[in-house]
Formats: sequence, structure tokens, C-alpha cells
Amino acid sequence: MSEKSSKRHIDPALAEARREQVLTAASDCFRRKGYHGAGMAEISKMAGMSAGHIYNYFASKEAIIEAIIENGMEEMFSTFQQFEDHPEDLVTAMLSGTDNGVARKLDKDYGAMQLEMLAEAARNQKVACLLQRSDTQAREKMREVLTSERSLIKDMTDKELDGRINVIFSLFSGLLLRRALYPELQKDTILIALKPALKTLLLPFEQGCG
Amino acid sequence: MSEKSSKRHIDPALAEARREQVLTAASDCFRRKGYHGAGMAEISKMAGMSAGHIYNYFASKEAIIEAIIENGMEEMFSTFQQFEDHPEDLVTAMLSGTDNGVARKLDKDYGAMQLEMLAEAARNQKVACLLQRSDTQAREKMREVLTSERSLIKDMTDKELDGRINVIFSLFSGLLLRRALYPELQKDTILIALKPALKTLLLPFEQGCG
Amino acid sequence: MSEKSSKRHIDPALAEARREQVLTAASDCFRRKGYHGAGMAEISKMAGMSAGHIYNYFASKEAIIEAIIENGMEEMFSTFQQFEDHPEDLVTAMLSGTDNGVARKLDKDYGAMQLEMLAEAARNQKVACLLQRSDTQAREKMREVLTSERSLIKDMTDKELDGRINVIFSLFSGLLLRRALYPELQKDTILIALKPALKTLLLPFEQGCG
Amino acid sequence: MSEKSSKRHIDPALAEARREQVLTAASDCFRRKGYHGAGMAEISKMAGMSAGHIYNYFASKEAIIEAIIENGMEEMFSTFQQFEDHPEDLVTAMLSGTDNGVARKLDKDYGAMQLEMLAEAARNQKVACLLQRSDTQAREKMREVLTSERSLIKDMTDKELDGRINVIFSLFSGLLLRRALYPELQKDTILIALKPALKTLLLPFEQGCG
DNA sequence: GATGAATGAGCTTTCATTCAT
DNA sequence: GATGAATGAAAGCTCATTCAT
Repeated sequence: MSEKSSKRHIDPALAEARREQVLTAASDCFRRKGYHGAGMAEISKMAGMSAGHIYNYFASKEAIIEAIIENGMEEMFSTFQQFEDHPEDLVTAMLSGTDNGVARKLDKDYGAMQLEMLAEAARNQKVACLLQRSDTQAREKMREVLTSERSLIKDMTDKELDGRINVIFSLFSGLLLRRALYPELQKDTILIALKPALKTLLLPFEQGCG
Repeated sequence: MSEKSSKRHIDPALAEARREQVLTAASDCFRRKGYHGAGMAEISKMAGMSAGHIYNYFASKEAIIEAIIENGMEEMFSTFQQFEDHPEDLVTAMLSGTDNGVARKLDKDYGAMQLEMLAEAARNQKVACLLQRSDTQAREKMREVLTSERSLIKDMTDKELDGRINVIFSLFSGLLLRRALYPELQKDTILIALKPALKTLLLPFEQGCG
Repeated sequence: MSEKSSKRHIDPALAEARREQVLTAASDCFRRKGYHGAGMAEISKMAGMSAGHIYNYFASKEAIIEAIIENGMEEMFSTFQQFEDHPEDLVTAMLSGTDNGVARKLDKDYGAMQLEMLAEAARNQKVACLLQRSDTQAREKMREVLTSERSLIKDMTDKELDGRINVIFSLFSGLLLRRALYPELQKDTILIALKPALKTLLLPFEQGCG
Repeated sequence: MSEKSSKRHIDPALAEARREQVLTAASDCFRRKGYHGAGMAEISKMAGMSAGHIYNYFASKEAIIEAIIENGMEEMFSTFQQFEDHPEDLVTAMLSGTDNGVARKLDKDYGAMQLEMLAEAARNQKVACLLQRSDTQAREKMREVLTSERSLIKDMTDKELDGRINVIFSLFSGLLLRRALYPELQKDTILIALKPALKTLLLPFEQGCG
């Protein structure tokens, strides 16, 4: 659970700065070489400190990727935050938010790191749990949005709601793989088809799609 | 780089059989343990030959996974093959094929290996090329289907077509990540929302979606 | 329990020879540097093989010292074997056997290795168990000798017998420490006092010692 | 080699107090974890000062154990001190003192540390010298006792005296090893046989032992 | 063709020690 | 005097790869 080494530091600001150095360096290394391919030696060199010293801030290499994931979780939630802030109707809000979402998924570095973590999750229970926890929270936030007063599909069965949410998430996270498999693909090309699909998923199915 | 050892074999048929033994064994090991988790010792035991002997057929461990990807390309995108075989109308065909597609994406070991390959593509040019080539072929096959006579959207701009195809692919491949992030998710829950979304993507957008 | 790596070897004679090489080298290193002070690199160099290769014969560094102990146990039993082989009366037999026993305890290398193992036993449960098992077997062998027909103290209480055996063992094993603390001490000087003490411990106490 | 750091201290009394803090803490740690098992971090925490600061008082970790041995010498062999203080006859005095001696030798932590030092002596000349010097002093003290007027064996050859002293020491120090090899052994069981053996060693051999 | 013994570079991690503050 | 951040040289161990047979 606790990704931090239990060592006490006299200057917490310095310690936090050092932790950030390590996380930044490690993210970069993992992205380029993968979790298993990146060695502590390389990470330490890039972080500008000795390998041994890293262990004053992180208990293990595994603790480093866990911290990276936890950092990433907060960022993910900001995506959903904007839906609540918008006073407009939900479909419009979500569609306008989509632009940013697509751009992020198609970013090479962001995507590589996400894929690396997902692949690691298949073999590493701890990593899997962190990612699943994060995903569950994101789905719950989404459920709140979709069942709020202004939602047009607020009176759905739980199961249908679950299906819709997961397909929406699938749609977005699948873009990660598009980037890997078709790097030249442009955001606006995607949006041509993504917006109608999303609209379908945010409105009652019967409505006009017979 | 080259996935085959350049060694000449006196009995090419035997050599090919041996290569198959190795690929079969390695696929199984990689699926269960991951690329990094599976060792040559384990692969060689399962392939029924010595570890050293494998190097008469493959230049390296990396060459093995490259060969697996190459072999696996057809299967990987065979989901779309069946669309051509069906004489019915396209939407129906695709929806009926969806069942199998979803099931496969939700299989744990299959998904883990796919993710591992995709993550590897982010840092291994050879792997990336193989996967991209495979994806390109699949998209072209899809394009043929969607522009065939029986398609309802055969008169689209290339760009819109490209967008639709990529979003459809996104939708399916995103399920890989759903499996990793939400293992309890059931196929039928997904289908509730997946089918309407797919229908939207296979019909003209104006038609009934305001 | 099993001190051997589970790896199968096609030529057991070669494997056994390699194991011996390692055990000989490791004994020497442990003697000179101690268990913690001797590194696998040094052992492997002295054994004439790579460090990695040692792990084909022993599962860990700990397994090596365990094997050394187990080898030493057999040797220890040969000391007691001679008591049974002698047709003479017990006191004479044991006294004559004492010469060898003293000589061995005073041997520098033998003693250093024994001490190293005993010190390790204080922190390492596995090592402690092996040594204790060995000691228990030795005490039981001794008990058989002392309660055999020709023994003059065969009708003792168990407790007194236990006391005598342990004091005899103490007397001999204490010589290990004499060697460390007083290296110039000669065997014949020891024997002057050791033999009468031993005689006391092998005869009824009342007999003439009032 | 030199157990003290050569650093000059402005307040020698404070420096000495700090040295004692370190030695007390280190003794405790070594006793519980062994020389190799105890780290400077742990010692420094227990000593109430920073790890780095210890190096103002001791040149190295090794210097600490050397100082401990030097400090501990008197206590280590104080068993024999009491013989001089007793006004009674020697055999009685020694036998009564035996109780304490046995108890101490059978104490687990005390014994573990003694063994560790003795093992260390086999490879560390400085440690060996300190221990040998201490042992020599103890043997000389013993020699004085055994050649005092009240001793029954005061007219012995030097060689026989040396033999007797060393066997007596062997007998006691061998108990250290008994504790390691047979932890359940009780003090009273030992004493049953230890006392007669000791008596033999403190009286002329001819007297009643035929 | 086939083996598996053997290598050696690499891994993560630990810890005695140094030194700027 | 005193700190603890920082170092760096090990440590034990793994494993893809090579090669004599």
C-alpha cells in the first residue's frame, strides 16, 4: 500500500524534490525500455543520484512504478472533473471534453507509459490492484455524471448503465492502441466518427436509432 | 533483427517442424508468464529440445517473439475476415460476429499477451512494424467491406471512412484494457451498449441521430 | 533439507566432482574469511568455475555451508566408530582414541571452520538444526557405548549419563577454543591432564575419589 | 588497526561519554544480531547519535568490536577472579564458583557473541591478539591460584600445571558450544559430572584414581 | 543434429563510509 | 559537535547465449 520508503527525512521539501526526480527519471526510462528493461542504474543516472540513494526514497523498484501509477490516477480524475464544472447539457459538455481526451490518448509518451503499466498489471498483482482501483473510481465518477439530473439517460437499469460506461471507456482507451498501431492517425479524423458514437452512448438508444 | 537464424539446415522440413515446436512452446510460455517472465530454459523444456539447440533456429529470444507476432497476425485480425464470408447485410453480420470478438478480447491470457506485444512495440521497432503492418491490412480489409455494394455507407469520404474504421477498431481493442482494469465485467453487459454504438458507426450519421 | 540444487545432470560423476570442487573452495574461503566475509566471486574463482555455474550445483550460498556441515557430520561419526571396533575395555579404547581427537581439535583449519559454523548457527536456524542433529546423533552413539556390557558405568541414571556425556563433549570441543586462544599449546601438554579427567568421567564417581 | 579514531576532541570527557554510548549500543546490537547482522544505522539509532558522528569516535565498524573486546576482557574471564577472594580451600571455592560460570556460559546471547568473536579471531589478527592476551592473563591468574599455599597441587611441574589449567579452561569454555549444539541442556545436569571432573583436575592425580 | 555445461554481464539491493552544512 | 544526504563498491543471484562434445 505505502509506496514510500519509511525513512524519515529532516527536510521534507528536499525529499519530495528527490522523489520527483526519481519518478520523472523512472517514467522516462520505463517508457523507453519498459519496466523490466530499465535498470536501476539507468534510472539513477537519469535522476542524477546514485542507485543506492534512490532506496532512501523508495523501498524497491516496484514501489517506484506504484508511485507513478498513483500519480497518474490524480491526473485521470481531472478529466472527469470538467464534466461537473460545465453548466451546459451533458452531451455537449462531454463532446467538448472529448477533444482533450483524444489528444491525450494519442500522445506518444503518455500512451507508451500507460501501455507499459497495463502490461505489467497482467503479471503483477499489486500494479493490477492500483490500476483497477483507479478505474473503479473513474467509473463511479462517470456513473454519477450520467445519473445526475441533467443526464438524458438517468433512468437506466444498473446493468445498461454499466454497459454504456464500459463501452465509453473502451472507446477512449482503445485509442491508446490506435496510436501504437497507426501512429499517423490524426485527432480530427478520429473525432468525425467518435462524436456520433459517443452521442449514441449518451442518449436513450430508442431515440431515433430505431 | 532478422527473426530467423541464418544457419543452413540439411533437412528443411525437419527444421521447419522444429521451429514450429519452439513457437508453440514459446507462445504458451509467454502467454502464461509474459515475455520477460518466461525463460529459455522453460521454453526449451516445453519444446522438447535443449536450450542451446533453439539457437540453431532462432537468433535470439527476441527473434522468437517476432516470429510469433508474424505468425499470429492473421489470427489476430481474423475477426474481420468473417464479414466477407457472410452473405447477409453488413450490420447484421458485424453484430453477430461481435459476440466472438468480445469473448476473445476478454480472455485473460490472450489479452495479457496482446498487451505485452503492444507495450513492446513502443520500444522495439521491429515489433512495431509487424503489428502496424498487420493493423494496416486489417483496416484495408475493413475498408473493402464498408465500401462494398451492400454497405450503407459506401459513399463516404476517405477521411470519414478512416475515422469510422479507426473508431470501430478502438472500440474492440479497448476491450482488452477493460479486461485488465475490470476483470469481473461480463460479455453481455458490454453487448448492451456495444451493439448500438456499432450500429451508429455502420450507418450514415444523419440517419435518425439528429 | 535438500542442500542440492534440483537441476538434473546428465553425467552424475562430473556433477559430483564439480560439487566437490565448490565445497573444497568454499570451505577454504569460509575458513579464511568467514561465511559472511567470503563472496561467491571468490569462491567461484577458487573453485575454477564461474559464479553463475555454481548455482547449477547449489541452490544458494547457504546451501553450500549446509552441505559442508553435512559432509562434516560423517567425518565426526568415524571418531566414535573406532570405540565400537576396539575389543579392549572402554577406558583404554577411549583414551587411545583421544590422541587423534585432540590432534584434530587442535588443527588450525579444522578448528577455524568448526568455529565459523558454530558462530553461524547462532543466527541461522537451518545451520543450527543441522549441527544439533549431528550432535544429537553423536551423543546417542556415545550413550550406546557407555551403556554397553563392557562399560563400567552402564547402570547409571539417564540424567547422570547425560551429564557425563555432555561434559566429555565439552572437554573435547573446548579444545577448539584453546587452539584459538593459545595457539602454542601442545597436544602432549593437554593429554597430561585430559586423560585423568576423562578417566574420572568414565568410571563410577565414588570409586576412589571419595 | 587502531581502535580509536585519531580525531582530537575539544572536550575529552564528552568524547569519552560518547564513546561509551556507542560501545553500549553496539554491544547490545552485536549480541542480538551478530557482528555482520547489526548495521551502523541500527547502532547509531540505539546510541542516540547520527551514523556519521560515530566515525568521529571510531575509525570503522571493526574498531568498535575491537574496543568492545578490549573493554570486555576483564568480565570475560572474571570467573577466575573470585577464586582469590575466597578464603576457603580451593576445591570448594572453585566448585561453588562453578555454578555461576556454567550459568553464564549457557546464556544464549552471551554465548553467541563469544563465539562470534572467537570465529573472528581466526581471521582477524587484532581480535586474536586481544583475546589471546586476555586468555593469557586469565591463565596466569589461575596459575597463581593453583600454586598458592592452600593449593593441593602446588608442587607440580610447569608443564603439568599448564596442562591442568588448559583442560580446566577447556571444560568451561566447551560449555559455550554445548549451548549452541544442545540448547535444552540444563545446568544441574552438567554439574553432576562437571564437579567430579573438576575435582580430579584440582587434586593430585595419584590420589585415589589409581 | 543435438546436448547441457559453462559463461559473464546484468540484475536489484545493502551498507559502511564520507562530507557539505 | 553533529547531522543525514549521498556515495559506490560490493553483495547474492539470474539468465540469455555460446560452444566443446
